[in-house]
Amino acid sequence: MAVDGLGQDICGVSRVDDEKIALVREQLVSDEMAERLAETFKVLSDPTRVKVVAALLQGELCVCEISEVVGMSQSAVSHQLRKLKDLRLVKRRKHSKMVYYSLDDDHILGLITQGVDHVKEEFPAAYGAFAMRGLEGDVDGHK
Amino acid sequence: MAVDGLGQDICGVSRVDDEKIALVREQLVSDEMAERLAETFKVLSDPTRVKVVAALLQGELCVCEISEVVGMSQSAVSHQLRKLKDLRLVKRRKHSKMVYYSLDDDHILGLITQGVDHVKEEFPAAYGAFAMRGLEGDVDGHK
DNA sequence: CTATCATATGAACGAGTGTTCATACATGCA
DNA sequence: TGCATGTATGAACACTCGTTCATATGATAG
Repeated sequence: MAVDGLGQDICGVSRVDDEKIALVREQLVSDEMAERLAETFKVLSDPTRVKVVAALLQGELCVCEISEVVGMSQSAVSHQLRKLKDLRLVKRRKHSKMVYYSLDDDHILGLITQGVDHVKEEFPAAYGAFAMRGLEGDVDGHK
Repeated sequence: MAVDGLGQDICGVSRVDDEKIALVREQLVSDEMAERLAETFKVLSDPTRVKVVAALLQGELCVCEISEVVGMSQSAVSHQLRKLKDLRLVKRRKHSKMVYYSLDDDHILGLITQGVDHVKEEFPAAYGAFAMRGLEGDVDGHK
């Protein structure tokens, strides 16, 4: 709606602003990409799902193993796994009665690693068991 | 609650499972870290905030510029900036009446980049303007 | 076929989220 | 001092989310 309304006086700084605003907007993520990015981050915005993903970082697990590891009901885990699968964070493999889940691609590790690095910068105390897994700084490159 | 209940027969595979479960849980992120990670991702789980962050990727902007760029009310933008600031994704600098926001650390770029790479893998069409900013693959290291 | 086990799914409830609207705060200018 | 402007914030509303509970599906064993 305001996409074409670049002519208003805003911010006192105006005059020059119109051009700046237009330029920034030009280089901005598309609406679609912003939506997809938000969806991707949203699926990692729940402590339970973070734990599930973190558990799968150590390798393939079946549903009941996951529910044991993260301490949640099988139903809850199944619901969450569905969301993780819909966003392609995890993939499934069936073998007899069991369904084994694993991470879908290696960007997931990158996402978690970046997140961990960020968290560590504000809460150095919150390292947790992640320190043992060599997960720190191996993506960011400035170790 | 189920943290100590490692003795049950689960998954048919049991027997050996107890040990596996215990091992995975040992290496798992702490509850606190999972919470912090989820908080961090949650702040990026909204298209509006993604756009704000993406805009700030191009440099410092004041509130009214941001609200112009992303096409939202000043109030809404202010509310969202507060959340971004609480989670240390952005920082503020006051100059006269204006408040200028910018990204707080460079992990933010890393997070967005990883997210973009992941999205591109499932939706190659959703590139958007990001392709122009040299944002692809420069953190992941496997270009 | 029937019973059992692993997993999936739908309904429903409480908790949380993002926006708008109104208003407060703060700075600069007359 | 008073007004205009940029920013922040509280209340309220519609909407979404994660869990639980009950039940369904699908596969294996007897």
